[in-house]
Amino acid sequence: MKKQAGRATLKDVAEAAGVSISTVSRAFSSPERLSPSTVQHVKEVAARLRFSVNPVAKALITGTSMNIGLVVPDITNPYMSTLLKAAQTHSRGRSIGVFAADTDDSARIEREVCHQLAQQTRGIILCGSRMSVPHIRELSEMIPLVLVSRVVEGIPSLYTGSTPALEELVDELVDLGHRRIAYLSGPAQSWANKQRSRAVSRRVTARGAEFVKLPPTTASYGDGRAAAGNVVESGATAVMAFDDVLASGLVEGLRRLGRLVPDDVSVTGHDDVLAELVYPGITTITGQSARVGQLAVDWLLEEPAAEGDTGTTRTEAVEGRVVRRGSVAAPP
Amino acid sequence: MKKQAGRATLKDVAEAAGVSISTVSRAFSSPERLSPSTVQHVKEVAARLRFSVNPVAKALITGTSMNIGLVVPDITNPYMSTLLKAAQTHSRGRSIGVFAADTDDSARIEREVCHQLAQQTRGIILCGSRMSVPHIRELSEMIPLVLVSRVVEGIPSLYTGSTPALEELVDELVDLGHRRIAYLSGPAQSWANKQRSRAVSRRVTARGAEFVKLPPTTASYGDGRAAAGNVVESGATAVMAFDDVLASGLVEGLRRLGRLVPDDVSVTGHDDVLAELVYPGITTITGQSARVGQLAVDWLLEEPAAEGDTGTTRTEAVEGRVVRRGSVAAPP
DNA sequence: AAAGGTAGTGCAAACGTTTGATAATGTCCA
DNA sequence: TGGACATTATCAAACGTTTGCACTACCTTT
Repeated sequence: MKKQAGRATLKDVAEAAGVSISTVSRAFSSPERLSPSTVQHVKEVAARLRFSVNPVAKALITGTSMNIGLVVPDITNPYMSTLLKAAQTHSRGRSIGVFAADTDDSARIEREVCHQLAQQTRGIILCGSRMSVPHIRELSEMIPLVLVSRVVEGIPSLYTGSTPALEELVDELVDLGHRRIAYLSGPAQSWANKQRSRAVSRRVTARGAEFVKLPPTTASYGDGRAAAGNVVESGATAVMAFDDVLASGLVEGLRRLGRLVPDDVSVTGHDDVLAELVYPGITTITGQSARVGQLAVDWLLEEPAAEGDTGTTRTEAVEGRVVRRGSVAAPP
Repeated sequence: MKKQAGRATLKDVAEAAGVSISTVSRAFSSPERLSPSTVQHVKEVAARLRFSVNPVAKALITGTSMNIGLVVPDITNPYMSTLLKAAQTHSRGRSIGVFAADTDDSARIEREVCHQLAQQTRGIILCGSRMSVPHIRELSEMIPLVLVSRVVEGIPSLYTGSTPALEELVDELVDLGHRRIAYLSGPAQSWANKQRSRAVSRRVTARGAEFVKLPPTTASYGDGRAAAGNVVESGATAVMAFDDVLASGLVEGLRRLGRLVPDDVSVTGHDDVLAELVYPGITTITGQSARVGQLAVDWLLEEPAAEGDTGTTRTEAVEGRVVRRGSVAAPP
């Protein structure tokens, strides 16, 4: 916002059109209360003056802005950038602006950023939050929230449900003959990571195979590559990674150690981003980031309607499907 | 912004502290004009009431907000998401918020979005703008602008200068024996695309080799893969792609046609994103997106200082360097 | 022809700040 | 003791909207 010499205000338009300020305001906000001729006249003058209502003044008086916040641990992750794109595009259609914030995987930054956003947005979409439950609760007292990839009782939550798909994958591996299956963990504080780890662990042991949990990472390509050593050492013949970024890195890391995927070790990912780009293509689970992003926006904007606190809060899993590519085979 | 029952205002703090509204305001904005004891007292009360200044009221009165806009053609492109991350992180350090907008490669959407942002931000970083020069000029009358990956006379512009690096690459290819070199175009309206195309074309012909220009694409992975047919048909033994995303797709497309990189055809990219992730690693040019993002924020926030219109507008190229990986070899 | 509606418009307060002008305290010196 | 001068705090206007209420015409009813 420049101290712009000439940006037309309601007052300018009112004077030019020979009507009162309120009339101009109404011509835009509730034209049905004005005579059609007045509306037309005012709008013409307004167009001539290139007038458009000042969103910050409007926000101040109405107490609600046309912006939402989207906070993510790492915008560089294709899952997140796809989600952002969908959320933003969807919001634009409803003339809503999107504040994007990257927390760099830090709960502290996340908290700061959310408080800052709370004062100038109508709601926040919190993706893969690393914050403690009390902190999330506290925040939700101040501002409508929609959680993505995390579930907190009493707060609308949205995530990709992948337990069935993960089990399907485990079964496939076991059936192929794998007796020792590893899970390559993502960020330690990630709710989704815990879910996936648990789903895999259970199914693997249920099927009578051996489960190995590989230590937490930051879900970056580099960490995936670096994990190759651990994988080899673990003796696992198949590794299911937290996500595709990690899986891609792992494939490259294994290659450098002279291990080929899928001949020497099978690898699976999650989210279906990147999985197609690398070679061999990685068998993965669709993350539906675009759909999730769009849904999150809808929920956030509808939420006030559910003000009645019917006691039922929405929690929904967008189910992921297995996508088979070339990274899975029988053990050597 | 909820119609929150209790969000403390200056007035509340003033009453609780037994001072006037202005005093509370000054305790935060210009504490040196108050006695130290008053400041301390006010701040204590404010903290107790969880007060923090309402940014929208502040923006209204001061006529300048603490937010900037960042608009990009496609946030999904790793170059852009890295840039966004850097810009956002850097802004946070200066307590500035970032509006992110994805224009989906459309000049029309870009224009709409910019006008909307102009009213609630202090400036806009316009990346890879597809808008016409007059439209950009018009916009820059309304709001401070910093252009990225595009140069318009009179407006601060920032881009990765890659002509020398591209020439280096061309030389390398020619020296390896390539006699027919193709350039795989990016988006038709992209300024950067024109620059790169021209640089390559000139150098290739200057070195006595044949130049082939492959038709525009959207710089997506799919388009890169689809371009493989054209490449084979063109008879080129080396192709320099607009960016890494395109290059990665091309490598995969060629593989599907039974052509191997680099044995059958050499491929280069641009930006050094993704280039490391695929196999074989792609020889590319660093895009320095993080540095560019950070610099853009600095320029935008400093710009008012240059209000004096000294006639010199800043235009700077962050020079890209060649990064050699495995995608280049002698022709078959 | 008086009473009652209704449609169209204007007035003025309010939103939560900032900030220039102004008043209320002292303190110091003659 | 009385002024001059800092120092510190308050007043009130302003930013650009929205919106409840009041007002003016004019049109129906009876």
